[in-house]
Amino acid sequence: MVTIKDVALRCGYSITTVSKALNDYSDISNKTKAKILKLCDEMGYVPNLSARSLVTQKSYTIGIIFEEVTGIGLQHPLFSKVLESFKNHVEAQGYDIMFLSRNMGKENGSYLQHSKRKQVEAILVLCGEFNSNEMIDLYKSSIPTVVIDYNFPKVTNVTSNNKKGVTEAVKYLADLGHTKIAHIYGGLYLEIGRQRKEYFEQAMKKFNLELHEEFMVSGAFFSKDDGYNAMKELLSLEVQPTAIFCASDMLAIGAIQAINEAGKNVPDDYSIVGFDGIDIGQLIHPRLSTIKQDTEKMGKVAAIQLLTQINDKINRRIDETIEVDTFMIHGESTKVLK
Amino acid sequence: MVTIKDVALRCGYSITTVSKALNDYSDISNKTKAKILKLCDEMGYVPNLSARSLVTQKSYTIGIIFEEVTGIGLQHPLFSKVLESFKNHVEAQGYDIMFLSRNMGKENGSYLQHSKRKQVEAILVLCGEFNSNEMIDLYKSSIPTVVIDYNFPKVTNVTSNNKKGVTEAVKYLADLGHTKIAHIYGGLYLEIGRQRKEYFEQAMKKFNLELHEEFMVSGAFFSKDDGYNAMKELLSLEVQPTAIFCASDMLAIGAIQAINEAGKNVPDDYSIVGFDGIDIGQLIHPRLSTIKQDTEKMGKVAAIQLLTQINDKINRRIDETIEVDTFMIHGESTKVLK
DNA sequence: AATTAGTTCGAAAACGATATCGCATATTTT
DNA sequence: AAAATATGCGATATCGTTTTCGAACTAATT
Repeated sequence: MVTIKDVALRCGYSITTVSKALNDYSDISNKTKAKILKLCDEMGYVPNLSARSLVTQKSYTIGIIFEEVTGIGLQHPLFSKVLESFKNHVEAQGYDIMFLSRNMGKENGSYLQHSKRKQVEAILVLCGEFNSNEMIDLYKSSIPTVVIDYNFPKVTNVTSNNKKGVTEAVKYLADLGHTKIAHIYGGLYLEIGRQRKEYFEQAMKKFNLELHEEFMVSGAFFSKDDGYNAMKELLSLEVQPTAIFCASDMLAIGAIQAINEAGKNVPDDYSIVGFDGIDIGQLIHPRLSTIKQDTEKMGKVAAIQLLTQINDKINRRIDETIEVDTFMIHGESTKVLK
Repeated sequence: MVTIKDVALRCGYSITTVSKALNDYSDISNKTKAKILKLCDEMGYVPNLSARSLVTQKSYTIGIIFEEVTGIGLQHPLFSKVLESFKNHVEAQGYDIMFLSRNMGKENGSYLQHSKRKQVEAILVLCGEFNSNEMIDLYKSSIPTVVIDYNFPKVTNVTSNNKKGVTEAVKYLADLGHTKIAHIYGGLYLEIGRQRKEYFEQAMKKFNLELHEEFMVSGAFFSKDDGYNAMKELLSLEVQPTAIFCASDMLAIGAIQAINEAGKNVPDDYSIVGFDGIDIGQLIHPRLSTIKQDTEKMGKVAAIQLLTQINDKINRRIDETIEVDTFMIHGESTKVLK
C-alpha cells in the first residue's frame, strides 16, 4: 500500500504539504500542489479512510438496518426500491451505504454498538422490529436516524400518505358503484397495518358506506398466502362483497388467486384494489388497480433528511413525520358494478 | 465517545491491559480481565474499528459492485437473491457488506480506488461492465474478488451450470413432442447471453431437432419488453414454432403477453420455458415452466470463496469457474404437443 | 532601512486502537 | 538459597491521516 509518507518522501515535501495538496488547503502554491497531485496519481496513492476518519470523525458511510421479518430480505419489492433511490442520492454526495448486522467479529452486539464500531455517520431503518428495546436505544442515541414507516418521538419518519391513499382507493370503488366493500388488512403489528385499517373505516364512514364486521379480514403478514386465505374466508360468507380493498399488492394477488380458484372472475365478480404499486402488480393478469407508493421520492426524502442532519452542526433531531403522496394506478382489476 | 483510554483511566489499568482483556490475550489474569470487561460494558465502550483496522489491516467489510445497466438496480430479481444469500453468509462471519460507488467525497474515482480507500477486504462483483478497463484493473489487483457470471483469468467466477440448464429445457420440450422450438436469446454482450444461445443450438443438435434461422430472435436486455417484441416477430412468421425457450423469465413473461394479445394461448398454442426461476414467474398465470438458478447456493459459494481468500495468508487467487446446478420448475406454461 | 503583511511550508501532536518487548513479582526447579 | 521459569502488567512505537501553529522567506508598505 502506498501511503502519504511514500509520496512525501518521493517528492521531497513534507507529509503535511502533501496532505494540504490533497485537501485543497489555501496555504500551498499552485505549482507544488499540481506537482504533488500528479505524483499521487502516478504512484497510485489512495488515502486511507480509516486513518482519515480517525481524526476527522467522518466515515462517509451510512448504515442500513434492513431486517426483514418474513425472510424475503433484499427482494422486498417496496423497500428495495426505497433503498435503491436512497442509495443513489447519498452516493451522489460521496456516501456509501453499509448493511448493519448484529454480528461483530466473533461476538454479537446491538445495532447501536455495531454502528459506533463501524463509525457510521447516520442510519436508515428500512424495516426491523421497530419497537424493540434495541431499536429504541438507537433512536435515543446521538446518531442521526431516519425511519421508514415508523413513528418515534424525535426521530424523523418518512412514510406514505396512507390516509390520502386509502381514501382515494375507497372513493374510487365507491364511484364505481360499489357499496359492499371488504378490506383485507395487513398485520396490525405494523403501524401501516393499523393505519390503513383505520383510514379504511374512516373512509367508509365518509362516503356513507356501511361497514360490515365480517368484511374485515386479516392478511397477517401482507403476503400472497395471507391474501389467499383471507379471500377464502370472504368467499365463504353468505352475503358477498363486490369489491375488496387490500392493504398490500401481495395480499391482492393472493386474493385474486383464491377468486380464480373458486371459479369466479376479477373484475367481473369482484373488483380488487391493492396498495403499494409494486412491479409484479403490473405483470399479472388482470393488471392490478392499486395505490402506488412513491418509493423514489421516499428514498430521496430520507437521503436529504439524513444528509442534513449529518451536516447540521447542532445535530438536532428533526421531530417530524414526512408524508409522501401516493397516487393511484388504474389497472384492470376494477370495474363498474353491474 | 468513550475510548479505551477512558476505560483504562477509570479502572486504573493501562491501555494495553484493557486492550488485552478485550482481545483475549493470554497474559492477563482472569480476575482483572473480568473486571475490565464488566467496566467496558458499564461504560458502554465500543471499540473504534477505524483505529483498529489501521493497525490490524482488517476492516471486516466486503465491497459489493452492483451496477445495473438497465436501471432496475437492487430490485433485480436474481442478483438481489444472490446478494441476500451472500450477505447472510458473510455476516455470520462478522463481515459487513458495503456498496461501492464511484463517488468518493467530492471527487470521483474508480472502483479500485474506492476499495482501497474504504479498506474493503474483498469484493463481490454482482453485475457491472465486466470487461471495462476499470474492472480489469480490479481483477488484477491484490484484493480478493469473486465475480458472478463472468469469467476472467485468475478471478473466481460463480455462475450457474447454464449448459445443463439449457439442455434440460430443450430436452423437456422435445420430450413433450415439440420439434419446432424457437429461442428468444438475451443480450450477447453478456457471457450468459452468448452461452445460453450456444448451448441451445448444441442441445437442438443433440436431440436431432432442426434449427431454423428465423426461430432465433433477440431479446436484447432480457427484459419483458424485449420478450414482447421478440415474440411479435415470431408471431409474424409464416411457419410458426410450437415452443419457445426464453433466455430469461422476464423475456418469457413478455412473450406470453404478446401471445395473449394475439388471441392465442399458453400453453395451448405455444409452450414456453423461461430461465432464472424468479418469484414473479410463479405468481403469473400460467405459472412459468422454467430453469431455476440456485441463487441461495450461488451466494453461499461466493461467500465461502471470498472468506477463504481473505483468510488465506498467501492470498492466492483461485482461478476457477464454479458452476452451481440449476433445476427445472415444472409450471403450467408447457404442454404436450397436440 | 525597517516594519508589516502575505505566502509557503514543516514539526509535532493528536485520533483510538494493537503489538512488541521488557520489567517486576510469584512460583517452581535445582 | 540460588537459579530458572511462569505470570501479569505497562511503556512505547506504530498504523496513516489531519490540524495547529510557528518558521522562513518574499513582497509590499512606511
